[in-house]
Amino acid sequence: MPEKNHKHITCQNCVSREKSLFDTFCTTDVGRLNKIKSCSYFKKNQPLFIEGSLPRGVYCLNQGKVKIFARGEEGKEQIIHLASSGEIVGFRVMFSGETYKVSATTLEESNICFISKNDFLDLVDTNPTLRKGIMQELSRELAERATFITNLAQKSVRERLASALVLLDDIYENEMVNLTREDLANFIGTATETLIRLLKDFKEENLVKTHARQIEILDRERLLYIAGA
Amino acid sequence: MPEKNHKHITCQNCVSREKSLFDTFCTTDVGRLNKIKSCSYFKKNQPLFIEGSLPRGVYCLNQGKVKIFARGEEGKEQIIHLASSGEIVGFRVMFSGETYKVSATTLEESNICFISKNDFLDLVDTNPTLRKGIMQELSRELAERATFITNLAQKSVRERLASALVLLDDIYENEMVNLTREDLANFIGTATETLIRLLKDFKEENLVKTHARQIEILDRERLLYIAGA
DNA sequence: ACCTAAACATGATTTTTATCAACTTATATG
DNA sequence: CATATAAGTTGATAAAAATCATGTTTAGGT
Repeated sequence: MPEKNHKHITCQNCVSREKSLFDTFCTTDVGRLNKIKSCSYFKKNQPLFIEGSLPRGVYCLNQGKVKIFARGEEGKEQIIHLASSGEIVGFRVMFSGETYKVSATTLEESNICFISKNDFLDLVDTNPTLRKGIMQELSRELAERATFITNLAQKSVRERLASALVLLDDIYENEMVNLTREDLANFIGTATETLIRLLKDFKEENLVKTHARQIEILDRERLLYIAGA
Repeated sequence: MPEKNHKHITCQNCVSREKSLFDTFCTTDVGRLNKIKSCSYFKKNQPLFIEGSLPRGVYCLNQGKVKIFARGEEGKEQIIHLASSGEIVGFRVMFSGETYKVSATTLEESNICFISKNDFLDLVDTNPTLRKGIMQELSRELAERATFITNLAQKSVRERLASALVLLDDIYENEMVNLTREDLANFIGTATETLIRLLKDFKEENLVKTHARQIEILDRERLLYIAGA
């Protein structure tokens, strides 16, 4: 958990960097990165950026979780991706002159570093390894979204919920899954009421246990099985 | 329409190249491209590559259309993208050492050029403009898939069908839309029977007209309106 | 031009999921 | 610590879409 308000992070000993696209940086580049980045404390439900606005740079998650979402015609959120520490958010749009096509908002209090567009593009231009990493990451996410689309089109809500809970179990590592029912519904693509009913079924089947908002995963194996079916 | 069997294409005067990622190539690079590429004739329903196999290079569509699809647990196809002339297919996976996560199959007889992985990566390494174009393209597709996900999750099948028909009207340019009902159903993410019934509704509302398999778009404006609602 | 398999179409029915309304429980803030 | 407000829950009902069965048409191969 992040400290009260602003906490300064040094790239040199940032554990989140080690699982990020900056993991292969040499000492010089890490030093450079440390100079150009700025750290900020974000409180819960604070937006990083909003669909339609112009990007100023990228966000590197040190601590915390961020939801990336689009809005449908009636303004309903569709969560496309959940980012956690080590992820760099908002770099896709750095390569075109376009506005954000999605929005990003923190799900909990977070420490997030910011790198301006110019500085980031300089890094990419001068570092072929980073460039390669970015291309790989873009490709990986494209494949991930193909699976997302297929699941949404072909799986039942029950199957998608099981699948999402396993994914969330990974994202929340040692903690319990802590999303509002609405966010969870907007992630699996269903109505909040439907989600709640299915979650109740899962509770009765001893697959999960709820502690108010928090969801404890009890039987990951069986959830995986349900997701697969 | 492509000629019977093999047709040799010269990159220098290829009109498809002009709307491709290779559009900004200088004379030297076009000559280079022309030397490294090989042309093939593909008949209808011929696979370019299959999910799980190892990529050997990229495919540049001169003439014809290709469906990119994933398969769900029960083997059902989910069409993720429809590619037409000028598109370069299969380059996402060039940057990782991974296998294809999707499959690609022609929808009609096509003329398609092939560039080997090494040759393609050389091009990318030595041409910063191409590199930038690829990154932009990857980002654009990522945004496109976010919209795809949102539509799938929030719109009714009727809305998605209207939306898909408008998109297909663009892809098929002057021709009529020519996809099997099953492919169309697998694109909008519904059962074939449901699609047929909705198409019937659209016919009765004078939005489209069918000529056996072919679909003629009569009222694009109204379809767009239905898609939006 | 024929013929056969695949594609298309329609009806009946069931299942899944959304919607609406009402009520209860948390949670954040003064 | 009270309390207002947002989040969560439940039930009844409607709507949307899938499934199954069966018949018809179309298109590709010889």
